[in-house]
Amino acid sequence: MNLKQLATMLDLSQTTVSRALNGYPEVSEETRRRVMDAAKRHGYRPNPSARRLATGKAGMIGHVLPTGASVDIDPHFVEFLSGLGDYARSHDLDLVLSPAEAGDEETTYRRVAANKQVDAVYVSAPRPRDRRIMLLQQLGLPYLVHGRSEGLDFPYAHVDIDNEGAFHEAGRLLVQLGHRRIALINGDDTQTFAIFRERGLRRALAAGGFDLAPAMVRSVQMTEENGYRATLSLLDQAGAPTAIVCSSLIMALGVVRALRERNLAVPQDVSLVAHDDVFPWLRPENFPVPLSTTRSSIRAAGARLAERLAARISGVEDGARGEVWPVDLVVRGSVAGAPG
Amino acid sequence: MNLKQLATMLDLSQTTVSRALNGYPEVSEETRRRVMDAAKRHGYRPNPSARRLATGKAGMIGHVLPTGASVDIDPHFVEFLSGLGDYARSHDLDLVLSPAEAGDEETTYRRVAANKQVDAVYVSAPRPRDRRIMLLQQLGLPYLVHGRSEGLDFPYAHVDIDNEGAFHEAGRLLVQLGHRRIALINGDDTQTFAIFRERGLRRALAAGGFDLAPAMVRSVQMTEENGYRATLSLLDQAGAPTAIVCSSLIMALGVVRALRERNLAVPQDVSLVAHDDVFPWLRPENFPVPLSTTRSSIRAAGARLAERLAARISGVEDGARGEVWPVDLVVRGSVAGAPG
DNA sequence: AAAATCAGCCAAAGCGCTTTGGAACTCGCC
DNA sequence: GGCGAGTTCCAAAGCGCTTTGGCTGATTTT
Repeated sequence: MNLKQLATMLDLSQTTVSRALNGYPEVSEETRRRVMDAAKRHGYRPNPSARRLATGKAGMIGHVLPTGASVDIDPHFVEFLSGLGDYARSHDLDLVLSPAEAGDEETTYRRVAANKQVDAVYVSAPRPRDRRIMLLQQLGLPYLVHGRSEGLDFPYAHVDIDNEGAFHEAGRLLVQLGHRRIALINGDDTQTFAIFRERGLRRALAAGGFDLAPAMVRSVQMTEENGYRATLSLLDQAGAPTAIVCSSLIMALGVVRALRERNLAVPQDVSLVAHDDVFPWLRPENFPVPLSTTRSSIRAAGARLAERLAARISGVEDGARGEVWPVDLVVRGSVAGAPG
Repeated sequence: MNLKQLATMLDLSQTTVSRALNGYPEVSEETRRRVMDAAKRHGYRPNPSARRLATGKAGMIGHVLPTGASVDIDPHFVEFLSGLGDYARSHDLDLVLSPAEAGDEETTYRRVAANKQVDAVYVSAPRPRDRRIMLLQQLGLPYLVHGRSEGLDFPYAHVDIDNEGAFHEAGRLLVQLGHRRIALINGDDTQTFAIFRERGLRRALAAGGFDLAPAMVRSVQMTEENGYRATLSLLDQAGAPTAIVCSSLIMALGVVRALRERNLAVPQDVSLVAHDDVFPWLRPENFPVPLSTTRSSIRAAGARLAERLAARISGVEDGARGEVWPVDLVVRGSVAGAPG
């Protein structure tokens, strides 16, 4: 069933039917009702390809996905996607994942933009002066950033959590508890989220008159194994930490394993705080010692991005508004006063 | 730059240019070369919307994603996607994720099919007599199943691993080691993968003259917490298991936690085998006691699905060929002879 | 009563591609 | 020299929608 058939069946022109369906004013209410009715009754669905060709609008949001034999997609992606998908569903938006060679996302962004495959894209895991953002700005393809960049000379729309504030809070708590040798096991520090977290922790230490020495910082890909290794290497140096702040629950698994192996008790010997993105399948309260966390649902962020993307597409939102969410510090059994 | 412009610039008709570009025979080699050349030089890219409208082909593969506030996307999805994306990239295929309300995927499949949004879809996590497969068969939309269904009265294309064989092997090993009270902590047993695994384990026990009692089986969503709980409930009953087979590494985390809490040593008190889908961020050799596993890379499966989907789209593959991959049993420190 | 306005509808021109149904021209052959 | 078979190309008709630029008849204005 296409427009033409519907039109002849109603004894109207395609124009009128199209306008009635799309809410244009130059059609009488009665006609509109008649058209709407018939459309519903016959299950008419405009052909998206045709509509896209005519309007240039795709009704889809895009994401360029870095891939490669040795590239791992972040497990956080799934949770983010749960939120995004949940919102997108209720608004009939599809998500197009365009795989790109890691390191050369540019080509793919250009293709996506040139083909008008999608109405907007979102960018994740941004870095300072992120080239993708600069490119999108230049291409004029609407976008929304999950996270923040830095050092850009134009404003850009984004949704982020207050990573710096979160780790500042975590640090402050530990300092208050008398810790001075606090270590940070961070994610990839070419990404802004990791930079912000380090900044927050450093600021908290500085406020107490202490220093976050480079020897106390590790920046690694967020796997269990890397959490384990980083912890061992921290413990094996002079002035081992009495507290560890860790950027992910997955790494925290490795941290706990390492501490255990060294017969160090949490929190008596070492306090531990981790960032929790809220996975359904791994919860901080279920760690051997319930884990204190800075918590922010990445799923909620996904939903919010979808919401704002939908708003941008329909023209309700424009401009470059940024929003930064506060992060809860949830204190559980894994922190205590500094030993000794 | 569109076809028309390219054509006038070459002083040829759109027809000829189109044919030259698409490899039709009725154009001279010289002309073809000339056209190809100019196209490349001017970076001509056919507009996909137009092409789709004309041909009905989309150049994309689809996936209907069940979503909802209380629906969690399986973390395995990320790994699967890594493989799929990696292959898709090299063949310029995009992936369209169409979110659907969990429980009513049908509407979405129908929409996707009617709109010809994608050339083929893949179906994951199938159940016996899976309605999605029946629907796709009926709609005539090309599809490929990751996993297997059962009780369908038509053949269907699929890629699966030998879940039954894997768990049979695991069970056989444990039986050989003298275990008789073997428990299974399985995933959602409405899905065929879980059914097959249970079947395999049961067969192994039966071969030794034993039985897999219902009290020894748990079927839960695969989270750390559920692994923990299932283990406790298994231990708390008369005739506690001396060996546990577990359907995922994530659940195995919980199993290990529960055993530890009860002061049961692996493998002295309880042997443990888990299925490993090969995550980069959680590896069985890094468990406190290295974990024996049935191993199969879900990422490789993703790549293979993409490959076959591409083949179907381009018409190289048709029919309903199924393929089932063998699964390695990797023995590590977590298994030993039955105690006592 | 004539002119201006306006609501309500329509025909037709795109959007950029593929594909059908020839047309023109060259060859080889009887 | 004329005819059939190839070869190489083209004009034009879709694909299904949106949108521009009217047209018509009724209502209001002067």
